[in-house]
Amino acid sequence: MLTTATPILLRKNEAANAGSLQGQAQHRNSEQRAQLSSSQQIADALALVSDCLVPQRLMVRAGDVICQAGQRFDCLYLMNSGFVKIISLSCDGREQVVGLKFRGDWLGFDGIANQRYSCDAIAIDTGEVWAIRYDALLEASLRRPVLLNLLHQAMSREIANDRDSLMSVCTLPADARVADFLRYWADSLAKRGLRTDQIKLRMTRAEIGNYLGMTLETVSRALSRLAKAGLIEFAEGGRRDILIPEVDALRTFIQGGMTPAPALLQ
Amino acid sequence: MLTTATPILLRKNEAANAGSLQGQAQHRNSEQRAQLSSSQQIADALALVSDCLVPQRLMVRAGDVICQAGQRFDCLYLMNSGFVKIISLSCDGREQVVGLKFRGDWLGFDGIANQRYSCDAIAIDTGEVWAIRYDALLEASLRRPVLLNLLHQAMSREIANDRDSLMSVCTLPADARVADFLRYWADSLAKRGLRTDQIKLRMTRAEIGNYLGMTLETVSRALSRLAKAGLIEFAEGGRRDILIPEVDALRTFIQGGMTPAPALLQ
DNA sequence: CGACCTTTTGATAGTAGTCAAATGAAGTGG
DNA sequence: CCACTTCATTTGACTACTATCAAAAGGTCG
Repeated sequence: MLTTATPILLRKNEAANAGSLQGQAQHRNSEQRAQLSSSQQIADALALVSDCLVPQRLMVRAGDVICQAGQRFDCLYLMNSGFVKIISLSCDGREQVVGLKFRGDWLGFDGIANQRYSCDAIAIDTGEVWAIRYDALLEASLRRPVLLNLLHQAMSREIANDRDSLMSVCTLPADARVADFLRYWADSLAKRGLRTDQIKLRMTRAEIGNYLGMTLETVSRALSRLAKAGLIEFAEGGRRDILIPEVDALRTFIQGGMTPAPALLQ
Repeated sequence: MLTTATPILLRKNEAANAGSLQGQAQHRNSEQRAQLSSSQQIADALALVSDCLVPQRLMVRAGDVICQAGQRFDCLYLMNSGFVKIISLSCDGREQVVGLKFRGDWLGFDGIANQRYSCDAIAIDTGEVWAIRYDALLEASLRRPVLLNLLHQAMSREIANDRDSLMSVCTLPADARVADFLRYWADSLAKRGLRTDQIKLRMTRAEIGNYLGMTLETVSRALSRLAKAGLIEFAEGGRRDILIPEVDALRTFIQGGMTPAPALLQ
């Protein structure tokens, strides 16, 4: 399967059409099937870890601190259910939501390098998180290479994800950034086989704004504008539940930055 | 060394003083010694990889493409020297510098998850990069756990680094963001035992601005203001070389956001 | 030298931040 | 059960930071 081609360096201006499109297009064929399979992959990964490692199962409620910056690194955590926010604290006191985690995601990779966690991981909903001793995981990985693969893929995904966040913050105006946040949340649910037409935000406007690099007022206004444009609707219950009639409309809005698909009223 | 404490979950509002300070303070003791040791660690890591794996050594010049988004993932790359920028391309064409890499850093982690790289890595100066087949690395890691550790630490550092970038972009105003960029560059050089009083920017204002989420004009103005405040100086040669009289002054500026230490002229 | 790119700086516009007030939601205790 | 406190959210008015547009100066390389 792996070609044995030696790495070939592309000199400046030779990079023209070397396959950069193949990788991007693979997702869009059968959305349903892709979701099912990624949901299944997550389930398989959890089952594998559960079998090989007997992780300690922790029930968490909103607000619980799963691991804390500065704390000694012993365990990685694998989410079986629930939602978690990752918070980074700079030495001069700035606080920043730097990530959101869902079922199948791992927590605590940042602790490997310095033997201390560098972020807080805080549950924003009830759920179950599995604690896995890193040394035990390493040991098991030597016997079961598939485990090691799992671990590396999770770390790789996290790196790619963080870059997407940075791109979003750096390139999109406020409204599109909020739209992209909702899209990301909906996609994350979809990958895990959950409903995406209605999503319950587990974060305050202030937390969302912090994550997206804007103020809570700007988040509120952006949501109001998205609602006025028909891209989202607020559930009758409260403004914390958001309906997304069609995620693709959000996507085109993020890309275009323009008014919704057909220039609606106003 | 490792305590065998089972993970203890902190319930909401119980997290008060659970060691979150210990981790932050460890860096500041003897700066010289820390730099030497981290420089030595990098050298050791390179030597270890070189011994275990016989990597293919690639000479690169500014502009060379080391790996490209969409390309099949075979190799990780370890930088022996030079400087590299990482560029992410969104499906709708936005282009974003999402990282900078120095000696001892690895490239290509983002490719593990999907078997394709998701970013371009482009040299911005001459240097030497080692290509290491991922399958060979995995195999060697099973025999030499210290190699596996090296790999995991590198990935962990990258994750922590990306979060710092996000925090900087989200929480700092433009001038401080540029200052933080210079500080980061200087720190990166210092960790590798290189001179930090004068640094040669290998990126245009446009690239820096893209990386920091601002326009090239804003970068230029920020640099001018930093120079006027005495926090940096331009080398007589050209405005591409920047002198940093004292990095700590930059640090306090980033934290305070205020005018330089003593309220100077103007 | 001349074409081209990068950088600087100014003038102006626009987006997002700040301040403030009002409404809404949720929980506490009388 | 309702009054009362508290926190989250919305919206408006105004400010300020950064983007945009434009022109000129500085560098680089054939």
